[in-house]
Amino acid sequence: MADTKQLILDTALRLFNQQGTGAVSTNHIADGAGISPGNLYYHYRGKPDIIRALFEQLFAQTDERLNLPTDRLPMVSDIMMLVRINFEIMGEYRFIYRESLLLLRQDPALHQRNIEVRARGYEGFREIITALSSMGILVALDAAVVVRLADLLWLIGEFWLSSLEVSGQDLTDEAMERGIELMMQVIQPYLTTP
Amino acid sequence: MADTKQLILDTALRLFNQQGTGAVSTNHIADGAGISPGNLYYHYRGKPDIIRALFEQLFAQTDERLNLPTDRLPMVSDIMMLVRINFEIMGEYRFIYRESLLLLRQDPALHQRNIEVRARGYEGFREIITALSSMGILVALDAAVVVRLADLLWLIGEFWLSSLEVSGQDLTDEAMERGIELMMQVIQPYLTTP
DNA sequence: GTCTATATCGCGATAGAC
DNA sequence: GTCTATCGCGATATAGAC
Repeated sequence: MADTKQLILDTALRLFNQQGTGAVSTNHIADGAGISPGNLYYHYRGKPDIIRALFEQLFAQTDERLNLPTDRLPMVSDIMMLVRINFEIMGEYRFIYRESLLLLRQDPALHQRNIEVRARGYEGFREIITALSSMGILVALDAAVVVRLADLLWLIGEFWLSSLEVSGQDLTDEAMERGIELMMQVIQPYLTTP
Repeated sequence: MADTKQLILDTALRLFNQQGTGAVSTNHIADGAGISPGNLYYHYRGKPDIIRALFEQLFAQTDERLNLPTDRLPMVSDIMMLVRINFEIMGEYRFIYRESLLLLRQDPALHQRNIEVRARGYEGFREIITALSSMGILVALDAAVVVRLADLLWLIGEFWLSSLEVSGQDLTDEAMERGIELMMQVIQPYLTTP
């Protein structure tokens, strides 16, 4: 194989998304990738190592695909587009969002790393909301209110798909748009041009 | 023991909350309860059976402890009190909220049951919000807006604690109050007496 | 109801040939 | 890099004595 290391990751991601990390053993992954268990252990120390690698792949994808236009100032519609792309990425790495609380508890170092990456993302996001307010797209707001709005939008972005799954709804485009509508509902009272 | 069946549940709940369902075997539970593995299997078919029983216990607790005053009309502060109690219950059954998406995927019958119970709870909640609007505590609103507000409050109630954990914050009373503040932020623009 | 003993299974992990 | 073979371990589950 050209790149066994990546093949293992791709296979693991597919199986984890389908069956959850608990139900998928290193043997299953090797089997699904068409390689021997020994070979898998040559490339990775074990399942936790593979999970860490998938987290890193998710971080990299997020950095790569989640960007605002640089040639002009951001608008509300730009943010909603970011959220759509984020929903897409979350779908590709579904197992991470399904099991995050569990996976992070089992791996303190990964938890720490995740907190840092997440904090950077959140900071950037909050700055965008602040910018919208100072640009006059949102009415002038207390700093405290801006933070609460950012927190709300962030929470929706992070857990809307989970909410759909728990309530037994499919992750259709329409369902994702309802998440976007909830976000719009949050900021609608503060828009200068409704 | 007076009631071995309940003792097993109590022990399992404690261990699941501490270590997660994956890390806790039936042997561990039996050990923690001070009984033999064989005895555990006399009372339950296995770990999935115990998990189902804990879900049912959670449903019962929720029914029992989550009630509005019947001697007068509900106010906004009543709802916030409901949310506080709900956070408390969620703390007691923490493993369910940490692993819900995973546990429900592994047990379709339980998933179905959870969807039904949850739907009933959500319906009741939505009616309360509708009532607040028709009582004039919230300004008169489109039905669609009422639904979105209910969805938002429900989402916050369900995932605020998870959000805290993912971002590495402790589940203190102060942190929970910040969740309540987010809810207030959502309805604040629609309050008739701010 | 509760125990002890045990059967079966599959996972994680490594050694050593190629 | 990749494979085959294999060991040790612990988990689930049951049988049978008390």
